[in-house]
Amino acid sequence: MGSYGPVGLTERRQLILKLVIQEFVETALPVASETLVRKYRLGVSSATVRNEMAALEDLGYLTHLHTSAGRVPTDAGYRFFVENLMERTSLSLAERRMIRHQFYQVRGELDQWVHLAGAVLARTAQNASLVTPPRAADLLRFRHLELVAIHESMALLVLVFHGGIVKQQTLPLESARSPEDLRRIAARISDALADLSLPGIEDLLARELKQIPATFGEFERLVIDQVMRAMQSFEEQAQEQIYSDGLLEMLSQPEFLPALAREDAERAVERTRHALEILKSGRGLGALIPQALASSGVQVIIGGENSTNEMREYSVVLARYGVDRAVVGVLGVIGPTRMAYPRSISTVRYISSVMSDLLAELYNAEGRSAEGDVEPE
Amino acid sequence: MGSYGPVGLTERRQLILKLVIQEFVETALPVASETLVRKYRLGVSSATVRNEMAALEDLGYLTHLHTSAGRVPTDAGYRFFVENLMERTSLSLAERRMIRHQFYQVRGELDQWVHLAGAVLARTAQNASLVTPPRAADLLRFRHLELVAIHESMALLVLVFHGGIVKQQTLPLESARSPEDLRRIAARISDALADLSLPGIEDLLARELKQIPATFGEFERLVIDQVMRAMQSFEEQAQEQIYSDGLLEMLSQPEFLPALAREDAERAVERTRHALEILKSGRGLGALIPQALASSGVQVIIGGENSTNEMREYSVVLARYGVDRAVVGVLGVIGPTRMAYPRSISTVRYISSVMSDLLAELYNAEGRSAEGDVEPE
DNA sequence: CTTAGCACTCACCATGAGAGAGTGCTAAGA
DNA sequence: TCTTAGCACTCTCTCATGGTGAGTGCTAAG
Repeated sequence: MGSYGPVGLTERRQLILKLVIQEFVETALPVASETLVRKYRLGVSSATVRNEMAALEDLGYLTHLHTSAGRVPTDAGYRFFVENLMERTSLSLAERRMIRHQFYQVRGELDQWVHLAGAVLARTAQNASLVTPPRAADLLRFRHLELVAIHESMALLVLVFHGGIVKQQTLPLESARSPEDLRRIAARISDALADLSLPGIEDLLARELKQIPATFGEFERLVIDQVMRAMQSFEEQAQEQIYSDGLLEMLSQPEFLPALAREDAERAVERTRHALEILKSGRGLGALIPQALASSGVQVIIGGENSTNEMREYSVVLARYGVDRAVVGVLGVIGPTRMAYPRSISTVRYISSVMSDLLAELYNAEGRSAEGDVEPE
Repeated sequence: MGSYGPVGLTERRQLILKLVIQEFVETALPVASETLVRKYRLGVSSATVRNEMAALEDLGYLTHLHTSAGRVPTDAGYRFFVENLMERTSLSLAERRMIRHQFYQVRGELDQWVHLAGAVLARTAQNASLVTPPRAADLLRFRHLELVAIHESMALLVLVFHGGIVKQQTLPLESARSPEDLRRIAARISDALADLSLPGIEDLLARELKQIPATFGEFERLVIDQVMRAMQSFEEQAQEQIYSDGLLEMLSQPEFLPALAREDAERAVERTRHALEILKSGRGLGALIPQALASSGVQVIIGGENSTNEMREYSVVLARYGVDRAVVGVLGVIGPTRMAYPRSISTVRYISSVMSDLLAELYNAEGRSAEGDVEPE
């Protein structure tokens, strides 16, 4: 017998598995033994390759749809590929430059970052992307508020939290107040609540209730109420908020184009609807976020490894981004299991590092992102 | 000859055209003469109906795809229907209540309105929706700014314009500044620029240049620069920014489901891609916005009436919303020409009135929306 | 262990027949 | 002059059929 690889697969079988996957990822067509021999000059006959393929099938790494069709990787096959066979690549310098440049152009507008990340991920990986806005790593902590008059009976409440998170809300004024008045109120509340988390504010209010000469007037209490409600809803929404883009890119994959895949066209339509529903509702995606937040590095979830059955045909490549112990978010790529994993992974890794840098800069000068492509400049 | 309708069509022909359209809108299937007679107890034979249909076809209101297929309305047919045949309906009280309630729940968060309007439009009209954020009716006019420290070397610049339009941006600080310092600077700039439009600010700066003892320091100039840039980009982006939702609802229409429409499934896929591209890129939609802004009331653009060929198969129902001479936006429904026009129109009309009321409230107490369903409460 | 050879399987495609839906026309009736 | 029964005609849709080609699985020889 020949030499065995790290997990009991001969070198040759590993090579063949790798080639099958590469070929299938590229063409989306089941790959035939003959094709491999011809295209990669394997130096053995197609019969030999067929035997090896049969063995790989017994091991669970390949299948075919019917007897006389070429081979297709299984989820386990992809998993083995990602773990052992894949070459770790990086985006080209030109691509990285371009991406950085795009982020540079919107450096002032924090809420644009999420959109941009989604768009760039999608275009670079040619699949759908998903990005959660940065949220406080542990509990959201209040920093500062400002009251800005919009007109006589309406003010804008701007809330700034640690980590550069900003929320704004309109606030009706039952009686007209001068700008100085608003400013003074804002300053007082800001001082009182500074650096507190939601439970901290609740404590404060509880104590305040016992004082006879109340620290806060009626209006102040109203504002604080709004602050608490905003923090509450932010904590609640944080998990569910998933921005997604690149639907069009994903739908350009042959899986969704009946002309290329020799399948029933109805399947393609159904799949399209299905993909849309997943991306819109976030069902099946939500569960991935906490998991990704908890672990560092790029995570790959392949097909049936997903917790929900809905995602059986999709793979997800995820990474956390942000500043440890401050603000963090998740971004990633989603697409059919037949995905260019090396490229998706390096894209996700790189964009995560860019976002992390940006946030670090915003949050404060210290603390660079945990991981990221080293970028010679 | 029988009595003639307003435009030279006998009553009966008008009735038949109306029924054909209603039937086709409901079933998405070409309608046969026999079907009409049976379903609507017309009291004449199918042959008579066939003759009338042939006449309507000569007049350009109907077609068929091939000799032995039922009739289908043309764009002109829909146009005549919308103009003369359709009964003007309103949303039910229950629906209106529900919609108002939903808006009430996000009353504080201005940026949610656009999203909510998109979602409600889509769900109510069962088609895709499009909404532009409110923009200043003429030139954007500055009202107020605020500088909020995020940390030592970073501030948040909050810009408030007339009409409750708010923009925010981060601003790096080259040297640390105290909150009081920032506040003073913000107040000075706010006073100086109050109520000015972009050209007004430019004038001001030009005058300022001639003064030897400069009014503004270096940092102030930087901030003003940011303000101008923000106003500039806002004016530029305003036309292009189209939020859209309800893709899924639209794709539930039989046009996109090969199983129901007895058509080649490939068509459905192509159409889906096409719809996606239109909604994502806004190509073909952008041209409609200025037009809708210029006119009042609900506008209906049917199929080939669209300026771009891309939109040949879609109809758009649009209305302006907002407070006249202050802030205005556009919202509407887009879907296949086979659309429930009465429902789409009343939905668009109603939501436009709700949004107008909300904006009026925000902008100032005076001035209700130009049009809107009268709502007994 | 490799490989040539070959039978076998299965999707794919074109063809054709049959059914059904619906129209257009004609001629008779009101 | 309008209506309508009757019927031929058209076109789509569906199903069955057979041929083709790609690709495998197996066997037996090297």
